[in-house]
Amino acid sequence: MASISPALPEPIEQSDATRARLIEAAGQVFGEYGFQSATVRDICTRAGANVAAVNYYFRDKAGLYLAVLRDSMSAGGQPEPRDAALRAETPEEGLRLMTAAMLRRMHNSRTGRACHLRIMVHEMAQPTEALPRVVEEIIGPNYAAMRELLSRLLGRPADDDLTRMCAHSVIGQVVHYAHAGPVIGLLWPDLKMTPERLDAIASHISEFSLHAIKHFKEATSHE
Amino acid sequence: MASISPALPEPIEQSDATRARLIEAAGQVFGEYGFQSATVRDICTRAGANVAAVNYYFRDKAGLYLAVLRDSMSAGGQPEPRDAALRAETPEEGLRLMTAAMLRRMHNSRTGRACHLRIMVHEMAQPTEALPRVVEEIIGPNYAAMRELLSRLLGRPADDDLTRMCAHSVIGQVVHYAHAGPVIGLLWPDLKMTPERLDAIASHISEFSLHAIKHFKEATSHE
DNA sequence: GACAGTTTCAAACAAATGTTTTAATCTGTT
DNA sequence: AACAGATTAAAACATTTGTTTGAAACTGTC
Repeated sequence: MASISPALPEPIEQSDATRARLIEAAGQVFGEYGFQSATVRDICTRAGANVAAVNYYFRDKAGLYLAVLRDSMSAGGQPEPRDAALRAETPEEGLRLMTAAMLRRMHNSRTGRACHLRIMVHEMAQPTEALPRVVEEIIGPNYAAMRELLSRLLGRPADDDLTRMCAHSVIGQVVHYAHAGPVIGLLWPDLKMTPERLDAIASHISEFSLHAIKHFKEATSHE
Repeated sequence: MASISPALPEPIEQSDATRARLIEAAGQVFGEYGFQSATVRDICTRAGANVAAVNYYFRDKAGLYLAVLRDSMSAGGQPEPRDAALRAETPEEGLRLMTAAMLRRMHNSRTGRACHLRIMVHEMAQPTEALPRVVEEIIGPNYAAMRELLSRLLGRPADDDLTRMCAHSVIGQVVHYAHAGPVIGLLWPDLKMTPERLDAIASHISEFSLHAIKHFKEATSHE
């Protein structure tokens, strides 16, 4: 079985058409099937390339997977959710903006990022050797930014256990809609992830969380 | 590629030793690798059985998968989280008990249920044809019970959008610790899921949620 | 046009995978 | 002990899968 090499390849600046098509197609297939069950032949069929092209451009299947992740991590255009926090004048506003950005990011299929979310869902179910790097480069900084916001809201250090648990409470609400997508579809058939509904959910999560956090802040003040 | 037949097999009352060992081993392997990537040979090696035994007892790999799910769903011993709600004298208490039961269930490895949680994580990433049945028999009733509790707390119908979003906010916090286990381990290295820590997290989720819900209830009263 | 390097391709390769087949062995009943 | 049905096992089978190989085709430079 294919395994992941330990190092992410250096980004290559050239723009080969076949290479790009392979990365695009692989993003979709890895998003649908996860690394293990995705097949090189399916990817190449979608990319309109020969199966040997994967080895030519990426050395092996694992190299292609890492290239997809690398591409995903370095993609411009859409800012990171943590950037939203920087634009806010208050931590409450920061939390609202960040929550909305996270949720939108997870459901935004127009920029093709939805398939990368599905790759992450598969990565949770079946971690590859690339996970620590993804955590370090994407998940970790957003998590830290969330904890920083909560630290200011709670009046506690960012690595305090309560701050961390609150961070996971907020993040858990957001990622739940993405991770449990197939189940939620069955539990709540009327739910359509329109932009309006996304905004409503983001708003709900923010309010839910801010009021809970307000309570913890007040409880701390009374200690 | 193997695919899932549409119907769950009827539970068989006989207790064949080989059959039982296969179900046990398959639960582990499907939990580690998901349906697609789990191999019949790995399962049979762990069960101390010949590869043809899968076809003999379960017709095919998919039949074994369904038998594992069926076994999981009919397993006695541990009550459903929704049963906890029935023991409560107030809906607040019900929410606390149910939240704790859900969290414990997802992390309780002594009864072997942790592997079934991992099967569910894989099922989220890569739904099989068995998912609707699992939702109908396990996830759905617990979801309905949660919504019933929240309905009473919020003073709104159980299928109201706000009630549903609150239900997902609570459930999202709980399942997040299980689904994102590998990532959380990297983000929060000091976190050890001891029974004490589980109780602390359950308590946190309950309080976080109850205070948020209290706000929504009060906001409704002022309308 | 010649040449070198790059890209693409089809076939071959080796291994893995779920399933089928056949026969030996086991078990329970008479 | 004979018999029938159940269980187990190894080999075979057919297909799938990622990778390798060697050559054809392409591209850019002189």
